[in-house]
Amino acid sequence: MTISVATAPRQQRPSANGTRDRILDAALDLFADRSYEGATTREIAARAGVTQPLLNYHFHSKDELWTSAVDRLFSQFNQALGARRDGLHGVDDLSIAKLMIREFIYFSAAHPQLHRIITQECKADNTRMDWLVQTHVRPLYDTTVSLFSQLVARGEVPAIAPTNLYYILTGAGATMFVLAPECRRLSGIDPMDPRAIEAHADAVVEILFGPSAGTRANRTAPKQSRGAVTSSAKGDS
Amino acid sequence: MTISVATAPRQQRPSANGTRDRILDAALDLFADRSYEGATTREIAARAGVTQPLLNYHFHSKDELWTSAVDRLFSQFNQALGARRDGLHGVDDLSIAKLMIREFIYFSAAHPQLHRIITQECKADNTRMDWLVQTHVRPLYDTTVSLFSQLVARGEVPAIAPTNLYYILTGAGATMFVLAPECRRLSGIDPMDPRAIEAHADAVVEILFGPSAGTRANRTAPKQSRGAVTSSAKGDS
DNA sequence: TTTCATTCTATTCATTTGATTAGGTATTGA
DNA sequence: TCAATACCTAATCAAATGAATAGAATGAAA
Repeated sequence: MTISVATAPRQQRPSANGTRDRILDAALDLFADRSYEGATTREIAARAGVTQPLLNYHFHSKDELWTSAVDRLFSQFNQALGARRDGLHGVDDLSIAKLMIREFIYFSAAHPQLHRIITQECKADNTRMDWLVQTHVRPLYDTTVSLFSQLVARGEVPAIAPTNLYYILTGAGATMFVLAPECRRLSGIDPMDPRAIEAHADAVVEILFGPSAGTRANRTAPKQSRGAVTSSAKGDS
Repeated sequence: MTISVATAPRQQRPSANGTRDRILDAALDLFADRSYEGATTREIAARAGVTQPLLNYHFHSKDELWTSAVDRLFSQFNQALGARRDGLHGVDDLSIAKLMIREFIYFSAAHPQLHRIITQECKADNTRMDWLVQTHVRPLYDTTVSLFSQLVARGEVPAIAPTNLYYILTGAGATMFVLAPECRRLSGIDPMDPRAIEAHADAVVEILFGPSAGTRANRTAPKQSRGAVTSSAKGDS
């Protein structure tokens, strides 16, 4: 009824979107590499190609910048898992579990920052960790535990407590990518190579579900979710 | 200077040894928790109960303090592995592998700093990581790969490439303890509880070597290597 | 005792850090 | 056109950080 006196907030400039995302990209990389305290706002700004005060313009503080970057990362992760799950109808739980594990491994390879950031914030008396666990990790854990509990109950997976299974799965799946620089030096293998990712997914699934479980029959093409997920990068005519 | 009579260098004061080790303890904890850049020398000093300039007296720089703390940690780790291995004569390789894995898990539970520090330093263009890999991780990796290659060749372990096996093993074994604060909140389980440690060792061994491989038959009493192992990494004479 | 190296603290310094301020530019809507 | 607003930079601040300096306390050796 009331006439639109409340003029809609002025549109964001097109350039701003790109900048915001570049800042979030740089922030996520540096937070994951150097930890929250170790990553300086100046270095983040430099990597994003902007000046340091701009970070405090788009985000009120370093803390909010961290939160925004982590939010976006988990959003991408849940989107990847959800997209995979949506493509499955009438598939048995065992196959679903295998495919979800593979999707987790693909994402961990493309975005090792996820596991790195969890690890770095995982220390006593850390408010960022409280937020991280409650907001993002908890639902993931609950879903995983619920799925595996059913499989264990049916004997399709070794009878191991769900929590142990959760950390065995996440640790086995993500560690090689989290420690990619080390892996390259130790073995000469580049874990980020698509074939190496596929081989690792095979290995983890085979170890968890027994031999011949990790063969190509259960594979799915890694979704190549590497690059910018954001709808930015619209062609600037 | 003249012949200097080679008077044996004056003995260290008794109190100094204790102080040095307290500093190393505090440094290791804080480096593992907050990363190299995030851990401040003042906070380390405070936790050790000394003033900050004392760190630069015992160690020339923050970097040398980090190196000394990591050196001592790996020395303790190798000592634990070696002590376990020395107690085994005429034992088959498969059993040795299981016991070494258990020892790794026990140590990871008592000293999650080891995996945490490796993870934190694992980033491109990092001289600390170069030193860490070459000095401490490389021999560990080579030994592990060599042992597992034999087991795989004999079909006693799933046919998985050694590098993948290495990261599956370390990730599955250490992650729950590295993420202990998270685990406590998610599951209510305290991973540092001795029974929880034992259960996790059982789980990892069972997953790697098949069912009934992780039963009590293959267990060894966790060496309770919690406290100060230090015959402290020999002060440079 | 005296000597003297070892151990430790108080003070200080030059940088770096996150954040703020003031100002400048450009796009939008009327 | 012309204000209003979104976007971005230069300059700066107070607090912190690693390191250096000077010097006190301690105890072993002469």
